[in-house]
Amino acid sequence: MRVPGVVFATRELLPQAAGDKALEQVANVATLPGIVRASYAMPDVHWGYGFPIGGVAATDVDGGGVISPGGVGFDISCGVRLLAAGVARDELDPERIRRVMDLLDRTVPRGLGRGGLWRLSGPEELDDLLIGGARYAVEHGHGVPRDLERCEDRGVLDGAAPGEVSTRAVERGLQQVGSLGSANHFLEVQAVDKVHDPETAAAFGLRQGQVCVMIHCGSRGLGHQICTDHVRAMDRELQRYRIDIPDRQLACTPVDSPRGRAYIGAMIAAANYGRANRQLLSEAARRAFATALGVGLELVYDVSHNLAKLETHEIDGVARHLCVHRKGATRALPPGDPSLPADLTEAGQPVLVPGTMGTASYVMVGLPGNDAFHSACHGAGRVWSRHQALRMVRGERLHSELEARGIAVRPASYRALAEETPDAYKDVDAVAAVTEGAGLARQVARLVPLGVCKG
DNA sequence: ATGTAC
Repeated sequence: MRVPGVVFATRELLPQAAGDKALEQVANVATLPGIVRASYAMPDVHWGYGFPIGGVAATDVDGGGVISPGGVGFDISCGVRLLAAGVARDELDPERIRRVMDLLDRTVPRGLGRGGLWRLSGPEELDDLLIGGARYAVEHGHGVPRDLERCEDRGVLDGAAPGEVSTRAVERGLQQVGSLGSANHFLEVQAVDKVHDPETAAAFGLRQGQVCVMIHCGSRGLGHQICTDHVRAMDRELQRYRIDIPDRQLACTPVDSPRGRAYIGAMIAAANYGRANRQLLSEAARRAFATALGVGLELVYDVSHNLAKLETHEIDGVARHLCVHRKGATRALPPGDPSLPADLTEAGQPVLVPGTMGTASYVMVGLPGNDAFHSACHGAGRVWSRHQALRMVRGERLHSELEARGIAVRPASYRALAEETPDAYKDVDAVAAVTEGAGLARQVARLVPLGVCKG
């Protein structure tokens, strides 16, 4: 290990299933060339591909630091978007919630494969979207300019290289703009159940009882294919760069190399695709809310939790150019950060933490003094594998249990629903509390689900 | 996460 491994957790939140490799992965990441400060794990850490999910690692770009696709994840730019509805929970009876959920059920594309909301004209237009991200979507009528003000990076990262995206990735991506996908992805109707910090909540446009929409999805088959392509290419070139790693899933290459630049260009293209995807899904939610309830949805924030970003941080008193990998970890900018939108500068960055369909989700806010390169948790974190969840739970039964608790569930499939049983996850309330206790971010509001449109 | 395998 070149640096320590630092895990923010209580004993209860530590991965402890027999054979779980998450902590070993924290140590493996600490061996990467150019890593600085520490290999970090957030309280929701669990076993992933190469890097743990919930892992944060920064490498020194000018000191031979590497970039690793496994430190970003297969679902490049997977992230969360929160919208605030112009209606309160006590204004909606169960019948009106059913009505909007039925409409979402019919209009939100989801599940493995399947088409998306936006049929692009062809590869040329996809290239434009990979370069323009959510901004491209808004320019083509999918949303309003204010949406972009509330997106990380204003909805688009510079530096996309569509030429580094394989034709196979393009083929997969063409049909899926505006689709949730499956597994833990969802579109939920939620209500603010508790406000921990009224002043910050107000700055975010949230108040007690407020109905919200939370969208969790990523870059679908396009991001997955880019990850697959570039892991393979880096794996073949490890010896050329004399990189010695304890796990081939950590395949990596210097950031400042042709292969590193190629991956970053493709990764940014996928990031922009993921942002456009969430923008399209927001518009579907807006149509459903307008039709069923006659109310609008204002964007609170949109943030990725699977991404590597080139950022400047001070290391031992010197400003360094770093490649910060956040895999299942949310950037959490503190108040005053210049890259925040003007109306959030005083409050800090909203940190969106989706829980499970039967429990809570959190809105947190970034804090000063976060040594993990301004990063925080991204969710509850799995404790059961999907396979184990399927052995323990039947989707039909879970569906009726959630409905009996007043949560309207619209699943893509019962199998996928069972895999996502709340029992398969850590206690999100504990994850949020420990994230705050560790000084990574502060709790602002707790949200509970009213309806779940499940991928 | 994922047309759940080149």
